[in-house]
Amino acid sequence: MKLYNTLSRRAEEFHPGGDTVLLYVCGLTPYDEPHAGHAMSAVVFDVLRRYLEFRGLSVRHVQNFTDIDDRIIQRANRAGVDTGTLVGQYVESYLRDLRTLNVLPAHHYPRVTEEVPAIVEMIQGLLERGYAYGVDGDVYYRVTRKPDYGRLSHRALESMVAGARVDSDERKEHPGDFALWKAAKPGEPAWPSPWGPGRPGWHIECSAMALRYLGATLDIHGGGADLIFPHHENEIAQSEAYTGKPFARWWVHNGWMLLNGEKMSKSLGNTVGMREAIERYGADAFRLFVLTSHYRSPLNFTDEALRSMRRGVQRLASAANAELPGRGEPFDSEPFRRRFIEAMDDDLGTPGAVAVLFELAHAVHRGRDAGQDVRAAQATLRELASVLGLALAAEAEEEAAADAVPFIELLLEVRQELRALRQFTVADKIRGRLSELGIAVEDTPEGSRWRPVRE
RNA sequence: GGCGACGUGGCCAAGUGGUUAAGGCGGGGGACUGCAAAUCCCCUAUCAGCGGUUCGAAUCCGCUCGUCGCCUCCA
Repeated sequence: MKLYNTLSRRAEEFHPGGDTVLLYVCGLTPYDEPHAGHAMSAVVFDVLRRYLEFRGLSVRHVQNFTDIDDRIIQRANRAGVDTGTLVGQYVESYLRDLRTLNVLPAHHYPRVTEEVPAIVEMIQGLLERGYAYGVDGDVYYRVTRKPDYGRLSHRALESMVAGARVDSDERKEHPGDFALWKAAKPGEPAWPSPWGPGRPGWHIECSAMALRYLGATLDIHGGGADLIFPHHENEIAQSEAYTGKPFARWWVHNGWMLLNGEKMSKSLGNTVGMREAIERYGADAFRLFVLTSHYRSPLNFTDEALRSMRRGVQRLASAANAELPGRGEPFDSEPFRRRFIEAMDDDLGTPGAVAVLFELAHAVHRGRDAGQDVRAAQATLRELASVLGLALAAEAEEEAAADAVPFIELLLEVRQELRALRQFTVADKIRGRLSELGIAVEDTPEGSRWRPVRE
């Protein structure tokens, strides 16, 4: 398959370096509830992983949590709890939401605070090799030491300095130098180190954890497009300075999520909670929303868009789950599978793949009407949908409050008798009232069916 | 100021040199139905504007207008 590489700014034919695809994805800093943008990123890399596995590759997936930083300390102080408590709460919330979203769990979720010795060791090595220097208990990376600094974000060191809007710390040799280790201020959580008590800087953790859990050279390093600079640029610098080997063969970045046309981010205060988004529209609808546009494009979160996805999911689910008799000529769904693969092979072309799913759903309905045996096509539809992580569950029993199911069925039974007696006014009233309560009733030749409808 | 992305039907969104310009949602008409719903059939775009390259451009180049992002914490 072809996969776009931020390093070369081109889609390149992807082959892992070894038997297993080594995938490292930058996770989040759990200082607040995760939002829909985090969910988007999770879905994108989940689909990448699922597709690689579908194509017969095994994948080792690591995603970190940056569980110590200024914002975490700030929030914890404000809330009057220790940082571990605060972090634990948001990590748990995020992992729970990932499960709801049907995101496959990573093989490891390392956390900075549990990797401090490995980080210290790495910083030590960088100091020894002359890539870092200490000042008053801080340690900085020396960006001028390696000539290729800036090759991921495609910018020259000089231009960064020229455009810098931040007051440069006078103690740094170069304004672009960044902290590997930060000396502890009074009252801050701190770990011992050869340079005194402190904590790791923002970028070093990923380098250390990637090295420890996946090795010196990753196949794919992923994250949001905003991480390209400075985070990923700095990771490359540190890692390659330390190991002398290429850090990642592919750099894959997902586009931003916008809310009503503006970047969704906590600092702008325009976020939609991950949980809220999933609960309001459903996991499948959210995933479909993400996958209907290309992963590198910005994605605009609007109520209208999400609602339309919810309808689309119903369409796919109805085709995938309809109980059909196995009679007639078998319908050949292989061309759909080929087109699905063709789309996905082209830099994870999920929009095209989704289109194939809808066409296959359509073909299932058509084939049924034409008296064909479409059960194999339904199986293909479910299989390909699952590559995109779409559950297409027969939601009826699952989602409605379990307690209500017997009553719904009782009402439908009564209604059926009324219809047999041609008491349509009352029968329609039952259907109408159930609809208002979020239960859609469909009469078919085989009897009445119902399903919950989100509002 | 530097770097980058984008502008396709009512909405969302593919396509990046030659196909009838995917697909979804919505809308209109029809079939089915007691009526609906679901489903099926039909209809619903010339690609921001201008100029250029080419036998041929939504697709390449230039300019204009507009939107967004990165350069600072951020998936």
